[in-house]
Amino acid sequence: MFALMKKESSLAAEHGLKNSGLIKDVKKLVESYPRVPITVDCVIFGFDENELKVLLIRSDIEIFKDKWSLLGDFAADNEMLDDAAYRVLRERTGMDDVYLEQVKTFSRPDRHPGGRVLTVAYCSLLNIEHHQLRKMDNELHWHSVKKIKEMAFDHKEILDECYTWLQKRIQEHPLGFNLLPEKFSLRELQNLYEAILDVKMDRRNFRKKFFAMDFLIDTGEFEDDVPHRPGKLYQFDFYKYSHTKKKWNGIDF
Amino acid sequence: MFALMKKESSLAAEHGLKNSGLIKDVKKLVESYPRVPITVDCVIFGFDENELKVLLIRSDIEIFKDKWSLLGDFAADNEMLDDAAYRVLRERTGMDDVYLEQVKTFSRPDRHPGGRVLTVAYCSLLNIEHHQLRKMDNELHWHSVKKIKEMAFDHKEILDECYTWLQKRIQEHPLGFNLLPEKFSLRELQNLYEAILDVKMDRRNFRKKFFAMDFLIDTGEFEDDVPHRPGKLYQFDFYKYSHTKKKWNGIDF
DNA sequence: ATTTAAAGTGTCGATTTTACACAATCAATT
DNA sequence: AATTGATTGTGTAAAATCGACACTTTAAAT
Repeated sequence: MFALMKKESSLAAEHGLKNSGLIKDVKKLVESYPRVPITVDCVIFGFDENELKVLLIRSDIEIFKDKWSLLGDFAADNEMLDDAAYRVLRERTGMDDVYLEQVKTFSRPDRHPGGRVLTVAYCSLLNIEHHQLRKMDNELHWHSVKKIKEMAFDHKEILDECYTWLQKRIQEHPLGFNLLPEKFSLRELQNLYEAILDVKMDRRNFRKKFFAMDFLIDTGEFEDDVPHRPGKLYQFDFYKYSHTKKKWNGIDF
Repeated sequence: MFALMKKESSLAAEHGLKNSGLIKDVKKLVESYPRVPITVDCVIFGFDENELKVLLIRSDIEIFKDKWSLLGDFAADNEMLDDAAYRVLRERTGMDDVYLEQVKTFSRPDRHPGGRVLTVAYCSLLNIEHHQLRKMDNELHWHSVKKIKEMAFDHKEILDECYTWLQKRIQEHPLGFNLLPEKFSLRELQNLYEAILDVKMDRRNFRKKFFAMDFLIDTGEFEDDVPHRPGKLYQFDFYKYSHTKKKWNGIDF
């Protein structure tokens, strides 16, 4: 009916790894596997001037000259991929304790001109003002997500996937706060959601929704740099949120 | 403020790959990366006897003797991971055109006793009756997802993640149909959702919801093997669903 | 004092969700 | 042929949620 190709077993058999049907020498088994270079790539989102931004570096590869690239690195020996992604983040932004989540693994054999390289894409959200961009490193820039067109490697595809992922994710969990300063007005929060989702929302309904979620702490403080009536400043109650047992089934806009 | 470790660039520099700041020899660059064995593991779900099942194979590795394992294989040279996962599916079930989606990459350095092996987990949904389990292969079995406790490697963790993923996913998209026969009654459909989500639902409201979605084709046929009033049989309109432009924002149970 | 710009606030109608009960149908049994 | 058992199929009303909508308040700038 269909051909059976019991690759693993037959390969193991060829190498004489099996004995009475069971593989004993697992090291030898693993040595028989093909090996592939692995990198992580971080899609680092920030929010500034009412736009969603992504942190990119000018590619240092000649054929991608003048193209922009995500921040990545190869995974070191015995390094967890999450750790590798955190390392890249720390190295590039000086920030720790940043929201970071694995999104997807990209494996097109021709995605890297130097040969097959797998990459695991991570999405990161940070407050663009907290981070310490290395001033001397003028190869590192924040770009408007909407405007960026061409990128090195398959990084545009990765960015697109992560952006779509973020749009969906932000409607299920209150992640947006990671992009804002510790204290923020509801207008800033709404601008953030409107920018990411590319929609206009009703101010009153937006407020109702977030107050109903009950994760906003009224700081009693107000904006002080606006040329009009200042808005109240709130903090997000990360503690309460993370201890909320009930499953989060969607914020729904 | 923080130490800069420009790994990629400095490594490239060491190897003399850079010239006037730009890397020319990308092949050499990639050769300088550490390499890791990659596998794919398929979490193949089926639905039978009102239970969600997963297809497992008895581990052929001695230290995991008597443990069950997901179906996987290493990724061949220049093979896309999606293709590798499809290959595993085909080899093990004889099925093609099966729902398959990448879920997550697992990278704990000690997850494989033979040394570091990355694995990319895929979730697959299929009709347990369509597939051609190789009769001779009595190492392959369907297990109740709820009941399985111990597994080889970190496969229990992978299964758990994929099950959680499925619970969420099935509430956003009508994927459940992939687990059912081509023609099914609404009771079967409801049993499926109740089993996967582990909840009880109201029959009338459940029907309303699915009819409102408007993806059910009335076949005009009826169940014929039940000892009571037979229910109507429906088909899922995969075509209409896939051509539905509007974003699917959640089925909501 | 006036102007400007945004903050803050509540209601009502529409829609969606939930809870809930009884008649119809078929097979199996007597 | 009649009865029983099990499940299908169907509608409505109350409750909750969503979405549209406008005016007053506040502070800074002029």
